[in-house]
Amino acid sequence: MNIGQAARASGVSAKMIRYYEQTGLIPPAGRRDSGYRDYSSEDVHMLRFVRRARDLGFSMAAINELLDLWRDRSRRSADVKRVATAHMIELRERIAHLSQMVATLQTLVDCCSGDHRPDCPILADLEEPAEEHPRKHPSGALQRPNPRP
Amino acid sequence: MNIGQAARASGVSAKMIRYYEQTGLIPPAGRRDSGYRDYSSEDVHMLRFVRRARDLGFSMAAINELLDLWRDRSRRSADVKRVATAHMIELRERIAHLSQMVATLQTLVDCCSGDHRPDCPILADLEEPAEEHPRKHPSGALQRPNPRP
DNA sequence: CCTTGACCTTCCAACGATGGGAAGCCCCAT
DNA sequence: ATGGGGCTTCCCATCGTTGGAAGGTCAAGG
Repeated sequence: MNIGQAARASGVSAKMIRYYEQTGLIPPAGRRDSGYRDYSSEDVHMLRFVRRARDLGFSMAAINELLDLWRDRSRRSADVKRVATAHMIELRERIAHLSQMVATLQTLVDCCSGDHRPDCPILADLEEPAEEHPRKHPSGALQRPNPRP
Repeated sequence: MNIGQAARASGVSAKMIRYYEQTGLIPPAGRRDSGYRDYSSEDVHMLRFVRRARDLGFSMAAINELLDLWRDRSRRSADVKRVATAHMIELRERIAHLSQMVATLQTLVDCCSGDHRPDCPILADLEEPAEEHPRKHPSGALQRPNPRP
C-alpha cells in the first residue's frame, strides 16, 4: 500500500505521515525496491490512532506516550488516564483563558455604539485598560462593570 | 529611553519590540548616535496598546487594523466594533472546538478505571472511535453515552 | 585611564504542526 | 513510448515568541 492510499485510508496526509516518521513518532515504513514506502493495514491502524489522538488535541509528545502505552500489553490503565487527564486539564486552562478574553471583549463590544462616531470604548480600553481586577477576597463593594443604560 | 526601559514600562519584551518594528506593526523608533533605539512616552503608550491587544488574543494583523483606527481621529467606532466582534467570534469557535474535545475526553476518562489493569476505554476509543455523531436532526432515540453504573 | 558588567545592536535558529512547491524518479495505462 | 499521476527528498512559510552568538556602547568604580 502506497503512502497516498495509506493517507486516504487513515485520514492522515502523506506529508504528515512522512513527518511523523521523520520525527520518530511512528517507526520507519518498509520500502519497496522502488524506494516507495509500503504500508500494511496495521500501519494504517496506527495512523488512525494518531489521527484520532490529534483530533482530540493531544500533542505529539503525548501521542508518543499514548502509542507506547497502546503497544504495551502490560500497561496500567492508570497511566493512560493520567496522560488523558493532564491533557484535559490543559485544555480546560486554555478554554478558561479564551473565555476570559471573550468576556472582556463582550463587555467592550456591548459598550461600543458601533456607529459613525469615533468615540469607542474598545479603543479606550486598549489604550488604558479598565482596572477590572476581580479580587479573590472582595473587601469592597461589588463593581458594576456593565450597567445597562 | 532605551529599549529595555521601554520594554519594562510597556510590558512588551525588547525582542518583541524589535520584531514589531521589523514587521511594520509599529513605526521604526528613533535612533541615538550610538545606534540605540530611543523611545518616547508616546511610544510606550503605543506599545502598551499593542500589549493589551495581544493579551486579548488579537492577531498581529488585527492589531495593525486597530492601531490604524486608533490613530485615525475620523474613524467610525463601527469599524472598531467589527474587528473586535470578528475576533470574538473566532475565539468562541476555538472555545467550542476545545470544549468538544474536553467533553469527549471527560467521557473517556470517566469510563477508565485507572488502575493496574491494561484494559482502557481511552485507548480503545483512540483505536476505534465510538460513533458519537450527534445528529443535527435526531430522528432516533437519545443515546446514553455515559450511563452511570 | 581602564576595567567590568549591564545594556544595546544585528543575525540566525528553534518551537509545533501543517501546507506548498520544486526537481527528479517510478508505475501503469494507452 | 508517452503521458499523467504518484512517489521521493529538500527547502520554505506559517504565527508569535524566545534563545543565543558576536560585537559595539554606556556608566560606575578602581
